[in-house]
Amino acid sequence: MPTDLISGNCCSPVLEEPLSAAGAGELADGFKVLADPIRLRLLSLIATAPDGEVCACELAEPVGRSQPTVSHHLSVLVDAGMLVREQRGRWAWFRAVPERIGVLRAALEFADP
Amino acid sequence: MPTDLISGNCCSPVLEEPLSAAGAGELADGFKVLADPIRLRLLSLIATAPDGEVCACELAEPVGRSQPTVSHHLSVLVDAGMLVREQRGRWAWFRAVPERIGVLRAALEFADP
DNA sequence: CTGTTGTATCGATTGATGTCAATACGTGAT
DNA sequence: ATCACGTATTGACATCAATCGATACAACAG
Repeated sequence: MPTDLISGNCCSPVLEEPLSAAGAGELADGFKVLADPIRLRLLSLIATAPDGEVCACELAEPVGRSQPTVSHHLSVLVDAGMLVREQRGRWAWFRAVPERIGVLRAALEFADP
Repeated sequence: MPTDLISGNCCSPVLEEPLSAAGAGELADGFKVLADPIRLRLLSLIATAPDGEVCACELAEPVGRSQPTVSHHLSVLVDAGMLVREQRGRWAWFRAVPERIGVLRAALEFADP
């Protein structure tokens, strides 16, 4: 079920007005996905890939985790809308979804950079 | 102990180059702090306050948590450098630190908004 | 000093989460 | 059909985090 957060019309920047309980919950769910070093590295590996996509078979080794663990993290990222999975034959390919991560980044607008 | 992340020279944007294990760990720690709805609401309440600061005594009621729980979350935010605490008499006042949150926002640069 | 009040800490409990070995599932090759 | 291989799922375990009641601490008032 697509949430307001995924659709992008859920939350104004955290610091424009006090967050509602619901908005805070959805934002927190989003940040929770980014709150794991392995997931951040997977996201980074995929987003920086030359072709913008990476086969799952190339991801376990660089992050130093077992295949089931990597598969689990990839599923979390896909469920959160931050990756899309495409099955090709017996290989699974993943691409990043910048718009989705952008929602979280936008929620932090008020900080300098 | 100030980390590279707090000092601001730890991590390039997540998607400029693959994250190192250390960089991913520090970034994840930062997002972990934001991955709780109560903390997001506290941050929001403080950052949107007219004077830019709020007394702890005004924070428990709006978020619907006990005083010890709110105190705990405020400590987490302070330890992460996202809030500063100032003791005035018996009251504790808090201000947001946008530069600190900006580091996390910058790590997500590559997304649209 | 004594009592009151705002805040922090302690201890315990409960629920969530990361991890891997084992196993099941799907696809392609022989 | 059979086998090999990439991936997903299951089950179990260990660790962590949020929460609250009770309590300790600190600052002011009397």
